[in-house]
Amino acid sequence: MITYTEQTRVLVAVDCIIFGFDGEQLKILLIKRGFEPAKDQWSLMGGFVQANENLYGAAERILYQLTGLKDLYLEQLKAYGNPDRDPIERTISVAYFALIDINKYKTQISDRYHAEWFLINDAPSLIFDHDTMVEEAKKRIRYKAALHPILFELLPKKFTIPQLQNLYEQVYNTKIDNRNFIRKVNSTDLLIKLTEKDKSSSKRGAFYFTLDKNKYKAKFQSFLNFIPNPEHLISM
Amino acid sequence: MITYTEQTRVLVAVDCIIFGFDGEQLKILLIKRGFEPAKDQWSLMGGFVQANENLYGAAERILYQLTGLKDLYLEQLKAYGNPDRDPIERTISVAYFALIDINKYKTQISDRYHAEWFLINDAPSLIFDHDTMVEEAKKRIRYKAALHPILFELLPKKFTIPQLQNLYEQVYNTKIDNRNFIRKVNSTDLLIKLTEKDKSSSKRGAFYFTLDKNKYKAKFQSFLNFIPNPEHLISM
DNA sequence: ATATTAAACGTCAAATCAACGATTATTATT
DNA sequence: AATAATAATCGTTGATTTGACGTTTAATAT
Repeated sequence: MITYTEQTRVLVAVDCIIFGFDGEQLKILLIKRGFEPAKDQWSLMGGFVQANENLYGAAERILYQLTGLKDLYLEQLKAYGNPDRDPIERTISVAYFALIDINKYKTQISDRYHAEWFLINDAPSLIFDHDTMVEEAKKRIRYKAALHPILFELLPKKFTIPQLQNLYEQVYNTKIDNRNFIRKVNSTDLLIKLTEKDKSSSKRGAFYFTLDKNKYKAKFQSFLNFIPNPEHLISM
Repeated sequence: MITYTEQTRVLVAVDCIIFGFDGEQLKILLIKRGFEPAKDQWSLMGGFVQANENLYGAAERILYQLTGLKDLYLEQLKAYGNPDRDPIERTISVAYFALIDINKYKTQISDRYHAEWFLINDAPSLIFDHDTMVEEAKKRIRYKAALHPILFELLPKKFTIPQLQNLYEQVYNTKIDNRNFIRKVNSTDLLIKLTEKDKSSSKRGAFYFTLDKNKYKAKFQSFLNFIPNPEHLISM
């Protein structure tokens, strides 16, 4: 029987960068660690990969434990493996980022983790190399969202154009001309207008839209251009 | 003292997808495994991550062992972690892809690995999940090269425009209008024309160019458009 | 009636694009 | 000296896209 006996085995973990949007603000979900090392410090939600799971499955499980949600947008960011990134014992971490609609999120479930949503630009510093992970995840989202419609994953089933524009403005930290934005959004043919309106933020009310799932899948690979000159912003 | 005693430790490996261009053809470097499991089958070059290295360092080392080359373009592709991807024992593999100029590569060094360059479209099937890795690496390169000038990493220090165009045509498996291509390449201002010519493939001879390293770095993030309508090709 | 936000419609000039035609340059071969 | 072959430049075309900006209409809470 063949074995790899002479090699060192290490721990493998998955950490999740969880982005959420509540219709107004872009946020990130962090937990306060209830155990050593780095007890009581802020951290990404993570966990060790179990014997029977693959990496994506581990990320799904960890995400479900914290949010109670399944079938989220979840994408591998990168593997991190500096020898000393975990002070206790060498641990390779595979980072995943998730995009979720905060309204779907049930607060109760996460109480045991002391989880909290932070504004994306106002989050505390994190343990280990988690700050790096968050930074790289933000970059990845900016990059990808300039070309593909991933930001829809952050929105509720029903959403308004002003909400969508607000989301893009926050992700790119820029102002977008509303008339051009609407024209571009309409030209993608990705949205279905509902009869219902959201009157919470204006007197007239803004029509709700839903995403046309089929067209979304079909057009996912086509490059979008909601952001004027994204190449000027990409390295922000 | 705190420990993570109850967790399972696993092997962590790095596998390298090595792309090379010899001025005419796009190729991939594979090794014939000289050891079990899967002895004598074709495989990517890989190795276990050592105690003192980070992941990138492990990839550099493995690449150096096989090619004798350092300071190559090397980028993490993805971590692969299906529980049964290695039949002997669970092994997480972090895949990296490298872009190299085949002319720099010294054959002798790799003899002990029975390494061989294969045409990108004519490679044998590989062990474990290595075929998947190669496929995903090809996709990544197509995606990235449509936006950033990474394909220059495959070219010799001195190269000609016909070589460059040939490379793009192979990566995207398409024909490109030469007049428009030249115009686009010139407009990037990335190339420096030499006085010397390459007369190996024509009577007139084609001027050699070198890459302006500074401008290359400065403009790396700007989106290129050497390929007409890349979004139509991206899913190939 | 008024204020306020939503959103549709239009305009305009500048830039970019792919497709294509034509020409010139260089040199090995005949 | 003519020919063939590849390299490279220059130009044109019309179509499309772009960002910036102006105007108007719609709906409704106050």
